[in-house]
This record gives sequence, structure tokens and C-alpha cells, in this order.
Amino acid sequence: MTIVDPDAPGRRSTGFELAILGSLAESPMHGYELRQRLSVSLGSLRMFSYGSLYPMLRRLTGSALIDTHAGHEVDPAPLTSKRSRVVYCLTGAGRERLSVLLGDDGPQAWSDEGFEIHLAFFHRTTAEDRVRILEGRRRRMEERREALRLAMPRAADRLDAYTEGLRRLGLEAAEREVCWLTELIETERRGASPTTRLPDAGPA
Amino acid sequence: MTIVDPDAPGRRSTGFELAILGSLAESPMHGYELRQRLSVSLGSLRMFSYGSLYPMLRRLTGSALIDTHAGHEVDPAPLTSKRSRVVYCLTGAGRERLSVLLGDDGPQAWSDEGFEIHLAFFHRTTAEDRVRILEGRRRRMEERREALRLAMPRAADRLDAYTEGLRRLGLEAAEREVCWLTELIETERRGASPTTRLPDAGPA
DNA sequence: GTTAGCATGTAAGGAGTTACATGATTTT
DNA sequence: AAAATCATGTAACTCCTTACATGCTAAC
Repeated sequence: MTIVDPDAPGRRSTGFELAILGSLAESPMHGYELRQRLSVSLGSLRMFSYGSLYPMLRRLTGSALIDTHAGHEVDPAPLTSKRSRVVYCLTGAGRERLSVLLGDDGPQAWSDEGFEIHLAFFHRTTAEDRVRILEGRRRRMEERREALRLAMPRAADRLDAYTEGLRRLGLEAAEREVCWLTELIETERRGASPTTRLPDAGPA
Repeated sequence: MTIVDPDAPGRRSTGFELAILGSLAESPMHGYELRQRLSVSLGSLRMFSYGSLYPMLRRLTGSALIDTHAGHEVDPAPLTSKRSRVVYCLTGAGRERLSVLLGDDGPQAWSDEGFEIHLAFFHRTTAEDRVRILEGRRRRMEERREALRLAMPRAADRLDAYTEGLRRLGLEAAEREVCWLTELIETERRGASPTTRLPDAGPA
């Protein structure tokens, strides 16, 4: 008597898969390097440990989404040793999977972390996909904003200046992000140019 | 051959324990109600499922930090039924544990979620504890701010206006929070009055 | 009298971490 | 040649969620 719902994906996507496939799409890499790149491109948030990474690489290899080859052409360094530098690269199936993940909006793409990962690989997406994901994220942020606006005055006490301050910070952050997203969506819709810039890129 | 380091706490605190003990300090409650309250007081972030809550209540009962009693005096509703409404309340040991957790700064209290939980029960702390925790959070936020300021210009391309925008939002949020924390700390230090208000509570 | 919501739980497992184990290469 | 860092991996454990199971109580 299996419990798992047939609809439910066996694996809750957390963007980790997207991050790996997206990185490997830029260029083949070995695990160690992959992790270092991710820790940069996924800025601060979400550090994946090796204990997470290597099993994931195995799983992806098992699904034939990535391929492990001995590292010819990629690295001129001596790698004719017994053990070292397993270089992974995307397979055709991996590329397909990546484009599905890139275009796949859904709750996971709107979450704080998932959205950041999606954004990091936006340059590989179509304008339509970008607009769809940006709109989804905006909806999510609008909900958060409304929830914070309506947040209870907390049972007749003004003792909670502490919580109130945090609420205000969160509210302002949500408002700012909604504005930013709206600008991005507008820009994306006007000039469908894939290389869009923020409007206020002043002398800064 | 156990691997666990003797120093390491058996259980990584996630603030969940603090949230439960803190809530029960306000008044005894049964599990269902507790969860509803938490979903409000921990505003939006962090929803704990029942599958998490009840085992935790058992653990806390096992540690004698909370006590399960049959619900006299608390609830005039008919509860002389076979099964229903297990009311939990803090024991003496639980109160002690709570005050330890409240004053306990450390990485867990500076994280986004942990800090929010701590803040929600700040009215139960001393001014010194508050200052200590606020300073810890500020340090954490200053680090985040600096990391975002120095974030790489991304390998000679301005393709990533997307990521750049998000970076700017994060940076601004960190700056704002540092300012807010600084004000809070100042206020806390001047008038040691437990009821501190934000300075700019204008006509909004 | 049956649906909806209150209330309490358990089993299975997903997602990730830390600590451990090992070996290769580069630096000092 | 010792120390640091690169590189790959595994085992055990934490912490939480989902889905399941059960029963009581109020509303329609």
C-alpha cells in the first residue's frame, strides 16, 4: 500500500536541480568547482554542501541528464591519474530538462530562494517565460504585502513595537520588490530584447 | 561507534521550542490552538505542521518542560469526553528553560526566522538580553550588507540586470534593517523602559 | 444524518547537514 | 616532507512535511 500520490512528484524540486543543470549548461565542470560557482552565483543564500551535491550528481547521472566524461578538451591539466576530477556535462535530455525547468513557473519559482535561482539563469530563457515567472513572483509578493498590511494590531497593546518594526521592514521590502518587478515586466514587454537593463542605471 | 560530537547539542534549535514555550507562557493551550496562534504571531513565515507540532509537544512533555493536564479552570466548555483537548502548560522547569532560550543569543537568534521568533517574545526579556540579541542580529546584517556591496560585477557582462536588481533590493533591505536595529539599540540603552516605540510613528 | 471543522496523532519519507574517510596536488 | 587545499565520496542524523488514520462536535 504505497502512500505517495501518483500526481505528486517523487522529489520536491528546490531549485537545486535547476542550479546544477543551469551551471553545467554554461560549461562542463567537476563537482568541487560546481559548488564554488554556485556559492557565488546563488549569492549568500543557500549553500549546498558536498554531502548534498555528490548524491545529486549521481542521481542526475542515473537519470541520464548529465554525463560524466574523463575531461578531454576541457582541461589541459594532467588528469591521467587514478582518481580525480570527474567532469560532468549536460546530455541532450539534460538540456531538454533544463529548458522545462527554466520555463516552469509554479510555487517553487516564486519562493525567495527559487526565484533567485531562476533569475540567475534568466539569460537562458525566452521573454515569455521571463514575463510569466516575474508575474508569478509579483503575485506572491503582492500577497505578502497585503498580509503584512492587514497584520493585526495585536490585541490592544502597543507593547510590540519590536514586532511592529519588523513588520514595517518586511512590508517596505515587499512594496519595493513589487515596484521593481513591475518595471521589469514593463521593460520586458516593450522591448522584447533579451538584454534588458534596469531603468536607473545612473553614474552610481 | 557514535559519530556525534559530545559538545554538539543533540538537537539543533530552530526556535520552534522557544515559540512553543513562549506561547504557553502567555496561557495554557491545547495543540490545535497553539498552532493557530503560532501561524499568526510568527507572521506568514514558518508554518509548522501538526506532524511537527505533536511530536514536539511529546518531547517537551517527556523533558518535563510542559505538563499535560485535563483542562480544568482553563476552559468552561464540556471536556468530560473520552478524547479531546489535551491542554498543555509550562512547568517550573519549562519557565527556566524559556528564560534561558530567551536570553540565549547565538547564530540561531540572528537568523531571519530565529530573530523573528525572538522578537515576538521580547516583552518577556530583560533590556540587557534584548541589547545583546539586537547587536548580534545587527552584526549578522552588517555582514550580509558588506557581502552584497562587494558582490562581483559578474565577469565582464552587464547581461545580468536581473540578478543585479535583486542584489540591490537585498542590499537596501539590509541597510534599512541595520538602521532600524541601531535605533532600537540606542533607544533600549537610553531609556531602559521595556516599552519602547519606534521614533517615527507619525500619522502614517 | 451528513458535511464541515475541531482535535490528536502516526508512518513514511524528502531534503539537507555534519562529521568522517580518503586520496591527489600544490605550496611552503 | 609537511601542510594546505583540491577533490570525491559515505553514513548517520536532523528536521520537517505529506498523507493517512481516527474520533468528536457543531451546523445545515
